[in-house]
Amino acid sequence: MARTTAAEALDPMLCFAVYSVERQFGQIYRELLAPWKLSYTQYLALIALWNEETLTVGRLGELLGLDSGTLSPLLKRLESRGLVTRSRAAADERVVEITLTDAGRGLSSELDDIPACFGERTGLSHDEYLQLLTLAKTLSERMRDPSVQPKPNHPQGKGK
Amino acid sequence: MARTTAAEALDPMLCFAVYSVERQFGQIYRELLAPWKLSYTQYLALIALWNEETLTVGRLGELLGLDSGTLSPLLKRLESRGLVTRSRAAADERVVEITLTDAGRGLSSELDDIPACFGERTGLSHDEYLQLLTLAKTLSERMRDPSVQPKPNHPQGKGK
DNA sequence: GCGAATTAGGTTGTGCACAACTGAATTGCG
DNA sequence: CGCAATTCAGTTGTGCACAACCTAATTCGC
Repeated sequence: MARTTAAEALDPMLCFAVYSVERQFGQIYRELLAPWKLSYTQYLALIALWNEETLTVGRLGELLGLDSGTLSPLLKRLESRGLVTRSRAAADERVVEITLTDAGRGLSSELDDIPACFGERTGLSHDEYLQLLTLAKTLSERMRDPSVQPKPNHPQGKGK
Repeated sequence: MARTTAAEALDPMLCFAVYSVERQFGQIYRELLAPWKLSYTQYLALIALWNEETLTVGRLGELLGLDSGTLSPLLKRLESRGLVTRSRAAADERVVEITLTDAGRGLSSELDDIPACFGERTGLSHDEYLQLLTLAKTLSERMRDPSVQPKPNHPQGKGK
């Protein structure tokens, strides 16, 4: 292989490109959401709740693809700020139901032009937007599908 | 706006799609790199070093888009595992030079089919790969460009 | 009904990402 | 030269992501 620079080595890597874009998206959301002191993940949880009003921790985890280790502390923070309430379901005490408070519901209208601000910041054309969204969703679903097998991934120490 | 479910609300969001894909990419790398106990970010740092041999902390941060708050502890962990050395530059004592050890260099050949394994796991066609890479890079560069202005982003509390 | 297996959520520990700050070294301006 | 501004890396503190583990509640087989 011809000698390359570090920049050239990273350049063709799809995962690095996606990783970089994701962090930049995160940065934009951080700035847009700063006035409300919300993280991007907290914002996602609120979006889910604005559309369902009440969700269990498990259901929210399914929607966002996050586990209880991430959601439990996040939801406690939202609760401590009075945006949601958490309570064990009467029918099944293992289940915790997350419900919006009036304050949490109220944020919906305050934040409803965040997506437009975000779109402006990315400068994507409608075509680019659709293309990227389609690819990302296709990929996301394909990877979630267990038909592509994990494969044994132990070290092989093969030479070049 | 018509009533939607939480799933419908999240579905059209580009940022959520990208965020989900990035986390799934991370998951794949976590599994692929587990035998070597390397994180994805550590792997990226090593890729950069395999192509440059020696880099300063600042230069590495530029390449990966990371700051010293992320890199300092990461590089210390790599150092403690004997994969790199860190030393103040004689010419400018503020600068820390990161250099591969033989062990760090040796990982290059061991890990050189990680990209192929990754490609297999994503199941992307060559066209999809190129399309996504192109879009991600375009977007990444466009967002890095300060010509798209930050805009004042204080709360506006506008109604729906 | 009772005990094993399962399920839901929480806890702990590690590492990344980033803001804000610190301190030392260097540069530049007078 | 001498000191202010800048630069580089490191530190601290917060929050997310995830693995591994824990406990309580429920379900299922018998």
